[in-house]
Amino acid sequence: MQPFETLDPGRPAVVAGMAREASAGPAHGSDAILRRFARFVTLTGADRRRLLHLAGTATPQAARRTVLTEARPCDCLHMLVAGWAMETRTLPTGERQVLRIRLPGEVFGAECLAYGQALQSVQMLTGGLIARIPRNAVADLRVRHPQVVTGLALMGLYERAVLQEWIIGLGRRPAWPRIAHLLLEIDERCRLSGLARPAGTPFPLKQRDLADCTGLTLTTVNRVLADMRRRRLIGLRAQALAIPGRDDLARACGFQPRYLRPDLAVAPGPAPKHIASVG
Amino acid sequence: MQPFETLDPGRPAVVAGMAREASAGPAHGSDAILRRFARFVTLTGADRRRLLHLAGTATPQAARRTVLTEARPCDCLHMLVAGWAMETRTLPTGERQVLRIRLPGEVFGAECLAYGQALQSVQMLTGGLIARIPRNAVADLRVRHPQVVTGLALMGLYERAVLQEWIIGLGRRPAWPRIAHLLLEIDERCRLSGLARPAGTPFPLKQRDLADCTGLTLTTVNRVLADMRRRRLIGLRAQALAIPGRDDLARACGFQPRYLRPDLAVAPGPAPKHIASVG
DNA sequence: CGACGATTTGACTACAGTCAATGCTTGTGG
DNA sequence: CCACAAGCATTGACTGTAGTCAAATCGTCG
Repeated sequence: MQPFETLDPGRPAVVAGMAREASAGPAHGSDAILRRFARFVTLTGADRRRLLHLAGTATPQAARRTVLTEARPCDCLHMLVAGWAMETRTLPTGERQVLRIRLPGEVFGAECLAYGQALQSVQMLTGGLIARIPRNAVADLRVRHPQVVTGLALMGLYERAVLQEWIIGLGRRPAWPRIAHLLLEIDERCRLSGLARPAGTPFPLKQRDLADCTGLTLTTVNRVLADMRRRRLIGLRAQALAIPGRDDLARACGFQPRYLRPDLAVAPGPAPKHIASVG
Repeated sequence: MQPFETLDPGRPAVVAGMAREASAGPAHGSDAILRRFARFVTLTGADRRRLLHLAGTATPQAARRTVLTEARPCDCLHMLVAGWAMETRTLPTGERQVLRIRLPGEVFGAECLAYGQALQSVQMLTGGLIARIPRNAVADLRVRHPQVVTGLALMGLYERAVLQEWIIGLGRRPAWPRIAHLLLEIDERCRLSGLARPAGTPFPLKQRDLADCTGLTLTTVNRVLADMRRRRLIGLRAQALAIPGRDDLARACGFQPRYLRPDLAVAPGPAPKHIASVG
């Protein structure tokens, strides 16, 4: 099987902590930011230039580095210009819960502006680049680049929808479909972000990370993944995920990518039959 | 023990589907809306008048009525002018997951504006009043009442923080502390909203609802509540909740109301000791 | 009183957790 | 180039928390 060099899961910029191609081709670097905003709003040239300038201030981050620590004072918005990250909370018992996975081009830490501190930690999953946007620069965006702020608001709604889907999974889905749903969600997000490659999508999460996403134990995650592989539903190796049995998998866990597609046209018609139609 | 008439959990306006005092005293009706916004932003007189006008268009809703159905096309923002509600999702298996509890004065359904449809159902927990704000009225707010829109954005961050806390609970807290945390959260939100009374806070949720909030079964919820009562940590009767053992309960489940207080000053200093301080 | 919804309780089951050992990769330094 | 260590993945045996199934009781409201 291919060594998946082309599937390099977002370590475009950093090797051993050093930036290599931070401003290389158009498919790398700050480009991810613009492509992400473009999915939510239409930006002016000035908006784009401003975002690119902000992204240009990004600094390299090594894989697994903690870039933001919960409960620490913080007054900035953050842009993940390149690389993957995850937001986590650690309980007094030492247990960890992952709250979301961050893909290249995403903005995070908005809650710092409201709370004056980070509510959760952010850890890099791969090497990457992060730009900090101080409060006054955000205020400036509000005045001079309202479309950017509108984009941020819509991204917030989008993220809330994803959080809700995680709640459904944690609350009501057994281990197998819970993991299946997460894999499909990450895969779909990669596709929508243009990160997917013919052989599969990048997948820098360890089994330990999957366990902390799903509230399961490492042992259970390992057994479920082994089962999915045995059934030839997924292929997971060398930091890359392939889902040959996508339809079967989606059916088995009730995955409906609607919530990942705010741009999708509304399908008119009545609610699904299993829902009591009182309204 | 008192019959808790004064604890009436938010059915201020509706009895048997009929509005009684929709525009009664200042402590009722649309007032809740203004008080909630005031916690996030400073409104001008014009802002307040506009909100009151919108709230004035509210229609009465009976307890347990479904006021918004998931997957149905929808183009409005909604204001819960009076009464309690909950947002839920129903799985194909018929299982239900509650996503959040809505208190009087809250705004819901913002995702409809981005997705063109409701992502989850909303059901009344008590009788109440609901106002619909059509898309063009929201656009008008953006232009003429930017502070109102800022308030909505901050409320969105707040709600995301609450969602995250639910994820922690569902993912990593055993049944007992999970329920304890939820009770404390609802209680604290009531206090911050001025709904609490000396004898306790209103609590219109059934054990079935608690089970669907926490991803547990009705049986488990019942046993945990019985245990908490036996230990004299809580008193739960006649639609009202009292928590005499608040401190013990909070310690037992690691409840920290920080996330419910965006207005709170940041406590300077290092992160809690159980968190690896890498950043 | 009778009916319905809500709560309570008991007996049994099972899914996922815990504990522990082993195997496999990857990266580092001799 | 190989030895070694560290992190990650895999597997087995056993345990326990919460789920399932079922029935009884309580309480409120016609």
